[in-house]
Amino acid sequence: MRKVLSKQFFEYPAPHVATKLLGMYIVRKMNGTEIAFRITETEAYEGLDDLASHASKGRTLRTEVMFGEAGVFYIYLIYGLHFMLNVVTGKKGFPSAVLIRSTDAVEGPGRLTRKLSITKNLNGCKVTPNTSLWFEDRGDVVAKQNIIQTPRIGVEYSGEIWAKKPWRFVLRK
DNA sequence: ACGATGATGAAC
DNA sequence: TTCATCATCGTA
Repeated sequence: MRKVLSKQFFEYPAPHVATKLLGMYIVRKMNGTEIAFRITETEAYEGLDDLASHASKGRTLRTEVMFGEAGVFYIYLIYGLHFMLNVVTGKKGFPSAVLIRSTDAVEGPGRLTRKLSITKNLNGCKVTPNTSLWFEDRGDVVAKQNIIQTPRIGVEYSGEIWAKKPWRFVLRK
């Protein structure tokens, strides 16, 4: 079974989409060949109030895509070195996104984008095979008890409430 | 443990 | 226009 995830899949709150993406596959087509990795770790960033989210700064050139339609990539450079891959979720006008942190084959958000040659030029592009980067449901079943929830990584600065939100989701090995 | 390395947003 | 701050990684 190979079903390409369409826009509707992402039209839900980020924490929901983040859990549903576990066990799905990220597929990348590069110079003719496809590679697919099973997603094992995600994080949700949800709303203007979420001080860990870039969107808490409001609508800016950088955060604009987070306020747009679901099913669009939000990609940015962090620490001057690593590109982070996110997918916009939820309703238009409400800023939310899911960060893809790890897969079976490649762990770490920066390593993943390097491995898949993902850079800022995909920022704002739709999640579809036309973009050469998309997601597939390959029929893997994920039991709820195999999903571990923890606070998000690297957001200590965001204060008591937001730093502790259990919006990181990890698939047990 | 720490330095690399550049875009972003906020202050001056 | 300058400055501190980063949703990290590799080497030590």
